[in-house]
Amino acid sequence: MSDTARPSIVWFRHDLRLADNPALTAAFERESPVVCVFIWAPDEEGDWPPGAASRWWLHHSLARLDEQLRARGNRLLLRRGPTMETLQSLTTETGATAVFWNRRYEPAVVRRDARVLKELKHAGVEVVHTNSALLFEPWDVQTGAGRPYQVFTPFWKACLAKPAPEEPWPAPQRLCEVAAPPAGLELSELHLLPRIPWDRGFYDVWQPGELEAQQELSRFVAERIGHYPLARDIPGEAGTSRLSPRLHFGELSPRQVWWQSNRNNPGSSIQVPGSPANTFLREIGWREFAHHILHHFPQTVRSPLRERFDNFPWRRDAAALKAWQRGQTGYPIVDAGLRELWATGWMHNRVRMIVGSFLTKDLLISWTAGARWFWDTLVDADLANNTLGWQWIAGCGADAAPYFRIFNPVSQGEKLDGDGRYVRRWAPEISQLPDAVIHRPWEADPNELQRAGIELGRDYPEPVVDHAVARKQALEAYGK
DNA sequence: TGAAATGTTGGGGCG
DNA sequence: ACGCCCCAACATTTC
Repeated sequence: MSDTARPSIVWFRHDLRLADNPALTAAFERESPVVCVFIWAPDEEGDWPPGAASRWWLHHSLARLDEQLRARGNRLLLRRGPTMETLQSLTTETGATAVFWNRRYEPAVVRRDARVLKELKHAGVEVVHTNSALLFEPWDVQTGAGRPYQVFTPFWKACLAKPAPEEPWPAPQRLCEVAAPPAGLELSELHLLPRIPWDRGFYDVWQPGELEAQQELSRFVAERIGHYPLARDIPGEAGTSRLSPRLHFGELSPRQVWWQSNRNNPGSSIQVPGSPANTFLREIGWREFAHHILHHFPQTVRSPLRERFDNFPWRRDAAALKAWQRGQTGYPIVDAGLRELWATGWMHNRVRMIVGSFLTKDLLISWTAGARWFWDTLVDADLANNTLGWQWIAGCGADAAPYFRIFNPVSQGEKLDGDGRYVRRWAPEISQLPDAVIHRPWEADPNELQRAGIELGRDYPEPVVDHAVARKQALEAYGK
């Protein structure tokens, strides 16, 4: 067997797609058979093994990837970790001489990958790792002084000053398989799906998979991106792209998003400030920024970037935390958001800010508790985005909201959900209340409550805290 | 990608 | 006609 005919291994991770997948393409350009493998090794991800909602998504996305590969004459091999032994065993079983993968940026995974790379090379196996997840690598963007950025706007400006990202690559045409594919596990043997069927609502909302992701992106760009700058702030409308889980699992690449957003909107390219494409891709920019921060300040997954917050007197209030998690705070916009999260594994971004502000500033509970809850319940749970978002809203992170920026859940509700559509959908027990009090049921008069069939404290909670009081306490605590 | 407190302005009611 | 007050509307400051 000549060396070029020796198979390659493509190790799939957060790049569950065939198109614009540099590791996959590089492997197939060797014109030798390829073994595609996914290795389930959650305990190698440090404190952040995939949460329950992420595992749900992963299960279905792996199934779709396997279908895609089979349609092209290959298949997805499933194995359980440890990763190192698994890859070494696979090279032995198949005679593979090279392993390809796309890079990840989570600190524990980076350390693990470095060990894998070293061991494989030591064993004489070639390793090729490529970028598939970011427009700009964290180490390729730096301030004039050669330091990492800590403020978003100059960071993104520096990114946009660089050459545009390459156009996305098509999926490889031929996906030649090895003659005797090694044995793998059944998908069900990874036990990714929940034992208690809390995921029923997910199936109505999500169809994981690369082709579905591309359809969603195309539809968003064709039909909704033009309304994005205004519609994105209205949680009762489908104004956002909802592509976050696609990007997290790599069903889509940011390059595909970038090019499609620009190409189909020639009059509103990213170069035009305030244009729809510009406004939308700025959010992709925040994703880039989150990875930039995670790479340069990996300690932020557990401690605040701003060290003065290290000793902040967060409250430990299990009952209040539970009320927040369950969507039982008595503030409709907060409860609606947390219930949307529980029911669908996702929450509108604007509402994430409101519930985050409420947890960290009204309840004075640590952002880490919120980050943990989101980690377990979001289908788009992403260590970079989750960490940045929570530190941002708590005021202790990069380019963070100042500590005195405290969202008023009533005025935010009335401003963004004036007709109560969002709140009524996710908190149906108060849906009969008139618009005037839908965001403040405790101010409804007894007649209104009776007509709506509500007794406060029985059918819907009294507010767990008085926002005005809580705000003053937060300002005092943060002031120190 | 706030909200509340405080300050300023100007129209209108009224003696 | 004039000055005074009230207060809504808007602007600025503060947290």
